[in-house]
Amino acid sequence: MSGDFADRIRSSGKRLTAQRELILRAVETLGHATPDEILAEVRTHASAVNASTIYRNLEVLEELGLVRHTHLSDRAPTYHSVGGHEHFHLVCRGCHKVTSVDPAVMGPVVERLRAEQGFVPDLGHLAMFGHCVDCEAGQNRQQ
Amino acid sequence: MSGDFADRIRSSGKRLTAQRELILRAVETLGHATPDEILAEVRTHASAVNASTIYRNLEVLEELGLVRHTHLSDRAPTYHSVGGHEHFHLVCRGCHKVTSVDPAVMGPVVERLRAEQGFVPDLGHLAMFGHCVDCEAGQNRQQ
DNA sequence: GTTAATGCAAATTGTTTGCACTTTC
DNA sequence: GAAAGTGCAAACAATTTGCATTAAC
Repeated sequence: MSGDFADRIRSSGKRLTAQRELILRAVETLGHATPDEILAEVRTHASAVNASTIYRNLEVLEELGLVRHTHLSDRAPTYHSVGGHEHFHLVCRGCHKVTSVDPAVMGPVVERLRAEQGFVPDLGHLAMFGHCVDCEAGQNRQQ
Repeated sequence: MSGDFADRIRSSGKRLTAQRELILRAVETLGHATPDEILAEVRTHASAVNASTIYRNLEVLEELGLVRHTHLSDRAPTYHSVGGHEHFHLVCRGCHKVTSVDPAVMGPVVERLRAEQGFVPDLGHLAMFGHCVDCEAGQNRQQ
């Protein structure tokens, strides 16, 4: 089960530590979480883990392709595990609901950007802000 | 010339101050600029302007629809004036080049998101990260 | 003259860094 | 036991806040 993970880590010359494993598990458990939330979750399993360890490990885990981050608010970034399927995000400014969308939806745009701008987007990092139907109507409007 | 601006401000119950005008001008001059860069630019015209005044006014100017902000890096946001044409941004992770793109390119996607997700994106806030042709090749790869 | 806006200093939030100590390999 | 990783405290960057003073209307 965590064999893949262990191999993935070691084959990169990095080491397998308890904290590293806990942090990856926390990201998997939480879905989309900020470093702060990840710290809190990790601390429910092991007490003394430091914030800087969270930051350093999120960077490592992202380098290894095990987690990704995106910006779902103007505040801290959120990390999620790379559980096979890539996705991008819709964020409603009214109710703050976050929806994951299949990147295939962006197919035609990706083609045009490549052709016209010579640009290949990283959809896994993408967050589109806007309003969902409920909030579009007006009741929940915030920003 | 700044009559529009003056009316726009006053009709909202806000007041027209020298700082407010300087900040809007700075945003117009700079294109895409962080609060810090805006502060520096303002200070070339008037010495004592405070950082908190920059933040407070950017918020006001954005409420009034005179400027917009987007996130072109993992650091500070950048503000640009709403000079008629809405656009979204492509940011190359290799060379950090920023390209403005006509929102019409996203037409088909906007349609699908509305139909399938009931979601209306705010394209003016959108920044897509990825790699431009030159950096895609490999030489400039960073992240 | 009332109320909004500014300046200033201090507080907050999120993140990074240097360094001694600990752990993994 | 060498090198990577951790904890801790301090530094840092970006932003926000409280409050007295100033300026716009």
